[in-house]
Amino acid sequence: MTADRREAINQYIQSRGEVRLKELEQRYTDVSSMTLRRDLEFLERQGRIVRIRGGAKSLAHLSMLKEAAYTQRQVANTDAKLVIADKAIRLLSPGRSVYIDSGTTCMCFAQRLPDQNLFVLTPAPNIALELVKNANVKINLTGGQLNRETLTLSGFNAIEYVKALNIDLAFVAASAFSLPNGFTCGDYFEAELKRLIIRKARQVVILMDASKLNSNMPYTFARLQNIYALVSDILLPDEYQKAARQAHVLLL
Amino acid sequence: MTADRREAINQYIQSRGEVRLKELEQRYTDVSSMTLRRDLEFLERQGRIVRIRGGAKSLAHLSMLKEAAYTQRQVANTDAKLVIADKAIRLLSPGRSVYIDSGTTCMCFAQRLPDQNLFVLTPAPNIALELVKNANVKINLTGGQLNRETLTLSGFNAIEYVKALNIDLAFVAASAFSLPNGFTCGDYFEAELKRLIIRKARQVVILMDASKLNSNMPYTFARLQNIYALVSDILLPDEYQKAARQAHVLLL
DNA sequence: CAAAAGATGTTAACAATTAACATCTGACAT
DNA sequence: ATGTCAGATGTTAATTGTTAACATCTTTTG
Repeated sequence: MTADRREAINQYIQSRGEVRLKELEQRYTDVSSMTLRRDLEFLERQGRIVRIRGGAKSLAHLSMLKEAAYTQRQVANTDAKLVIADKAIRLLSPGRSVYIDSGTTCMCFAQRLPDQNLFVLTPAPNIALELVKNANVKINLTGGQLNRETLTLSGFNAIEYVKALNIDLAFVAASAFSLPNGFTCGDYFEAELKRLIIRKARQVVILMDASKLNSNMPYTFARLQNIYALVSDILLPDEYQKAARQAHVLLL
Repeated sequence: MTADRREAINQYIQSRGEVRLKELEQRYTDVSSMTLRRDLEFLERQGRIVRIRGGAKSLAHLSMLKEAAYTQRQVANTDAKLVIADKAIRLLSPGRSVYIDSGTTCMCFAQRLPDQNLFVLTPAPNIALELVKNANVKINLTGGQLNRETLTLSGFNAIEYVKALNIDLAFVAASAFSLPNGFTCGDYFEAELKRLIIRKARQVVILMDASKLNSNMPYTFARLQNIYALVSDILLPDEYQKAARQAHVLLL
């Protein structure tokens, strides 16, 4: 069916960010390349992708790049972030009240979020906008002052809002982790918010790719014993596994 | 100078949304098309544009399209909104504390906002992200629940935040205006927020294109006598002008 | 001032896109 | 069942845009 194929192609582009016509030709040997071109043309008219020479790109992916350009940050380790996001998704269930932190890892997570009945609180306006496409998700932003580096809201208003809400499950990103200092980040106000979230949430899940291991940032916001699960892209080295076991932390 | 040309090309693309190589060739007759290609390549590497066959597109423009696609809304009356935005910009001065409402008119306004020392409060996450590029603007979001139709935050947290801040100048969008009912909008919570803003702000400026005249939405949030100025794309019909004069409203 | 790095121009080979037309397929009315 | 129609698909040639490689010019830097 035409519509199905187009949907599948769109999915593929959204998840990979980009596709070459060659790839599609290999994937869909039963239709001609002209048909695939027409599919891309169709999706472009829908405003879901942009065609580039030799293929097409996802708009969502492009806006992530745009943010990266603004914040002078590159989207590093995309594969790792996808792995983490997919593992973390499994911890969800419908009807929950969840907190989704800011950062590119959490953005990946948000993009993968199934469209089920959820209450979401986030301090990241870009993540909030990403979630608009999930019709069943109630989206709440903390409010506060926007840090243009991290695209994160923080400050007294954020704090007040979090205090007033109940969170089942908090997905929190960490900029760095080491055994002596625990989970750390680089902004005082963001650390303050994270600490509050971690105190208030029933279960805390840290999302962190392995490149953050054994490094430190100025502000500690959590230790192993404060969290429920730690989701990473690879199996952690032995010493970390041991520490996690001692602290009864689920490793994913 | 190379950098200047590239900057100019980028500006051009950002303002028009898209450019053909042909256009650039006509505009820059003193350099070869290969150089212009390389300029586009450069800008693409910076993540500011995407190259498409025969030219390039602005990322910012693409994300607007994306939003439009999500919200099923078309960006109508773009020209009118640009006229309004440019008129409204003149009311600004550095150091002010301003409120910028949600909606496409306000988005245009935000895109045109000069990069000067300003404190901005907005209930629109997309506008907040747009302002990230203005390094001198302090961006504050109200927080609250996100309405996925209007991309507007509202609710108790938004209200609390606004109560706590002082606003010099509020730029408020109106969905409809009629003499009997005044300025109206379609969402109860958004009307509530607008009313509060209008009470608290020192000066209130309504941004509204002429297509909204003589129509009504369920919730009235202001009357002519509550506002300082009304910015529209064209000269209003006589009866409105007369009413505005009586209420001492500046018409722009 | 010379060397190096960067920007620009020219060309030819290459690759992707378009347009036009032919063909197929499924839905629908008869 | 059959004819008809619209939309989807396939094929090809002509067009157009892109890349790569190299030569030349300009600017920066030691």
